Amino acid sequence: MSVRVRMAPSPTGFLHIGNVRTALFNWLFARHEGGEFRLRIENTDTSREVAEATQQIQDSLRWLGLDWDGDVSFQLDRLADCADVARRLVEEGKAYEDEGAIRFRMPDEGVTAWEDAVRGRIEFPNEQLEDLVLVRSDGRPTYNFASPMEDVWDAITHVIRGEDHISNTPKQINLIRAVGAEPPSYAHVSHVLGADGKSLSKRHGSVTVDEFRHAGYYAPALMNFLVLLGWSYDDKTTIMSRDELIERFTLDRVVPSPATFDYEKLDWLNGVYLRALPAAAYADELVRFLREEGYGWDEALIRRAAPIVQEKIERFGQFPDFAGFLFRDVEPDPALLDGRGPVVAAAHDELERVDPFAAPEIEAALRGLAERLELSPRKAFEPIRIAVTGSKVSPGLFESIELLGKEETLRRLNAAVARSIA
RNA sequence: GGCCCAUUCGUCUAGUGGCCUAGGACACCGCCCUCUCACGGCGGCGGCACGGGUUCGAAUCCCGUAUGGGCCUCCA
Repeated sequence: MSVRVRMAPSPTGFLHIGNVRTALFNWLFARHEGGEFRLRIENTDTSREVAEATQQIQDSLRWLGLDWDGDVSFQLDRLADCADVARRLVEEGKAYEDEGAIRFRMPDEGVTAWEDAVRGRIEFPNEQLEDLVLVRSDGRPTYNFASPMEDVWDAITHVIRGEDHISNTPKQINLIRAVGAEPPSYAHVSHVLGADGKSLSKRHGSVTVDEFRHAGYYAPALMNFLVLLGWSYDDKTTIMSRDELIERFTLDRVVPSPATFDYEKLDWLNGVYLRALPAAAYADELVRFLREEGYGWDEALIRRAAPIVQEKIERFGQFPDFAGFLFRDVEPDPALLDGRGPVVAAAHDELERVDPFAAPEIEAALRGLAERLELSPRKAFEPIRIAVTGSKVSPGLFESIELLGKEETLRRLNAAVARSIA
């Protein structure tokens, strides 16, 4: 039988990164097995639904590259079916009315157990199981009724979800058996913890996919990072493409213990991905990012700047700070220029004569200048860098000056000389 | 409180009884490269939560303790 899994988020907020990782595991499992990955919105509770969230969930999954099969389904659409099942269970004596609600009778003795794909055998004493409310007194089915029923109707073969659902599982298994169906396989993955060691959730440390997008992370890198939170291929492989992940992902290599989200490592991994991008693709991604973030900067210049920042920044979000001097004027800190007026002035005179105004020629001129002034390149270039880029940290000086152009470079040099005196 | 889950370097992990004087990666520290910042190269620091068993032998199996997390909603 072909595999079918689902991601079933509630539309009560934006998709946070822990849920996204669960979605990723589902998706990888489905693609690895050649099965289906479905998206289902668990909107039993209309009052809390945030319409925007439904859209947001889909946008986030798509951005990350997680495509689902078939149409998105909504739990609300199966209200009538749930009511039918509940009625039948009452008729069969398996459920009963309780102050207007309908409760499912749990067995009193023995244990309910299952072989969890990531945790091994888990069993609950049945005496611990409370009779499950299927239908509220207002007639709406509860999540713990609707969700397993939908898994049955959708012929879900593997339920891969967060460990917070472990204690719901025995109830759902009993329910599913009561309606004459066979429970799916279960895999309960651990939570993702924030830097404070607490589970990431909507209420706590919530980080949405959107935030990563706006911070300039590259989706394939984020995917690679996320899968490593609780899964590994072997003892030394870190970088894996989407296709490699699909080929290699198996549930038996998912670890049961919770993982802490580490931004340092994400940043490093993102940098690895960005550096590995072909120049043209890097420029495309950079332009797209800046446009999305509302920067109206000249595209041709962005593309020319791309190669000089590619090795230097690990997130596109760092570009405005790092290379913004190419697109807007700078205001160097006079304190950094103190006493360096003469060097900057000399650089101005030197660069005025450079032709063609290209990096190699600029470099030769500036190095010659440093030599004549008997300054180390490091010493000589610092004030020039500050004058031209407004910062002590920048892309390569010579390339930066070339991109800025002769006229603007000379103007900034002059302005800096004036500042250093003031 | 009850039930359930988890516990290897600061972090992510490899490890399924001998290959482990525990391997890799990020971070950190040092050196090299160098126009700054990065990149890259080399080296270093650092861990099996604790206590009992089982076994010729335990990070690996069992029990207990501790710690962390989850659930105990007519929330999802």
